[in-house]
Amino acid sequence: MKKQIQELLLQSLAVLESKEIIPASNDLVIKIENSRGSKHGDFASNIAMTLAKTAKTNPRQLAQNIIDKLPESDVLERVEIAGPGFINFFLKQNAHQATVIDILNKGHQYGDSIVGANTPTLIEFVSANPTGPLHIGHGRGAAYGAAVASLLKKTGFDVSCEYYINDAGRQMDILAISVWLRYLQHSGTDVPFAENAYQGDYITDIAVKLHNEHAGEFILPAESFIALFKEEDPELKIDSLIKYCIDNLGEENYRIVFDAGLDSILITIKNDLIGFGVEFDNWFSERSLVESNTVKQCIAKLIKNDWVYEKDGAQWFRSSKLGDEKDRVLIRENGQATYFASDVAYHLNKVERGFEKIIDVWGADHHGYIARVKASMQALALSPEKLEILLVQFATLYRGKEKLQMSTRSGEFITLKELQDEVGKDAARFFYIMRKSEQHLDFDLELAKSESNDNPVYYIQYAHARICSVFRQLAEKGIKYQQAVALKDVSSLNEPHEIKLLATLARYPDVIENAAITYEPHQLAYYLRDLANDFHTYYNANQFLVEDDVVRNARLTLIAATKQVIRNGLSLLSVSSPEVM
RNA sequence: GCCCUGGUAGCUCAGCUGGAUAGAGCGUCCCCCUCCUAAGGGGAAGGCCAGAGGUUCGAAUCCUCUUCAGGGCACCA
Repeated sequence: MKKQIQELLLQSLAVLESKEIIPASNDLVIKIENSRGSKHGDFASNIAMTLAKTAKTNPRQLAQNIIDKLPESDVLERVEIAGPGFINFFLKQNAHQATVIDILNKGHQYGDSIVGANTPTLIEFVSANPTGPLHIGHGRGAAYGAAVASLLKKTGFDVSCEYYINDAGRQMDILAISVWLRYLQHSGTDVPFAENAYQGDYITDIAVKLHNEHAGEFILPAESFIALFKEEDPELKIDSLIKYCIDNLGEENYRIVFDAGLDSILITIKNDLIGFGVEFDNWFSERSLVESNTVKQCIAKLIKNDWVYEKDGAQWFRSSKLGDEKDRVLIRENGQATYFASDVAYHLNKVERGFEKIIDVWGADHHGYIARVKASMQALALSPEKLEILLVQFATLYRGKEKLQMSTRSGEFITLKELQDEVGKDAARFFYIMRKSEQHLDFDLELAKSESNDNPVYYIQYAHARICSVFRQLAEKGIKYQQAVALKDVSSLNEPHEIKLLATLARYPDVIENAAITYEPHQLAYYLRDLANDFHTYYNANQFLVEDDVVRNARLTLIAATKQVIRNGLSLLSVSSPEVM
């Protein structure tokens, strides 16, 4: 509808340009907005006000000129000038009514758009280190990333979802050591546990399983390495344990212990995500980048173009030349590549796979990282503007007034699974995206669980269930309803609440498109709340199952359309649309 | 110190990227089931949009400064 009005305005302006009432311009942006109150019509444009200056005339006069040259249209009832020079458009009733037909014809495709033009798009999210189960903090990234991906798919982007597995760094070695120590303890070896290792019970579970499959194979005499525990610095202690373990267990055996931890945790993560309604097209291993020498090749490329220098035995990337605060280390003094080096290679790989739009969803604590990754892309001539980094603030969990704390190392945290078991997938998914992503989120468990109108998820779902209920009543009463027939006459939809509901339904495609291109799924959440509200209001004000066949049928098409849109919207957020509540 | 975020009703937050009287939910107060699910609806009260300048026809929105809150500034990931 907006596009139609835009087109009309464009034609009018073309006439005015030809008469030199306004100067010719080729980059004219015509903004049409949904009016807030109905007295300002259905749509409004401020075009006269923005053009008034260059046209050297006053806005109201110009608005009148524009209106005079507006072509005939069968959707417009009338057009008015208001305020300082707004042009308000009032739609004909049947233009409103037509949305019902549009929605029911398109069904689950209502709201789809092609703005994405099949752009190959990669969205990487969650990517939590596989050192433990996903917790509450990861949940937000998962819900947000998945919602953005769904929105982009709906708007015509060719989307691929990816999880980057950090299976190559020191954290993973610490995990391996954690498993190994628990394994020894389980085998009856008397060894202490390192305070910096992962404390969670899941480590023991993995160790027990490893023991069942490889009893005795990875035991080393405690007295041969017990001295390592005397080291005061916990970081140095764990590093020496890692080294000892690799040297004495042998690469091959160490790898078995390592993989036991990695594989087990990865399976848990995958299952938790599936349960949460989040699925990935690809699980990308960091180790694969190292083993395929991509990281080395990448650094070689940087060296060749003089982006790297040596200082204090380390290899530095000249990121400060490309907008970063300082230069960054690629290869440490000890010869190990940094996480950043892998990331440079990873982004090179993303571009080489042909993605035009590359989206990374990161925790807000990584924001200092943006400049260096963009710098690396620039150095490799990879057009950094392809990369879009979306930051997600952490969620703070509350149980009523009580704030719940957590930390991964100590093993004291609430897992995503536990959250889901407690509040359910629907509430969890919805609450996570309800707030703008860069905003801190207070997640109240009590509220998410409450089956009351405090809870927006139930409010929206209830609207859906109520509509289903109406159709059940219809069947019980033996009233005939055929959608195709009913759609032939919807001209009775003239009640104020009906017009309001129709207008909200008509907004849906705009909401989807805007939510997608701004990466703001919360817009959809708010919209659905509005829609549910309009429906509930209508429900209370008007009876649907009335005597008059034509009126009843028309109303039923309207609520069927409402049901369809609620369903479409909720499914994008992976929230169910229950038929009964 | 430098760099990000944010400050809007008592509370939690929107505000369509510069528009018309600033909007929801919760909480408070009043009203509505002989009627398709009251997990609902209607109404009232509640605001110096943190503060000060600036940009222009017009600012919660854009720019500068101040202030407060959270986060980030590794040869960790």
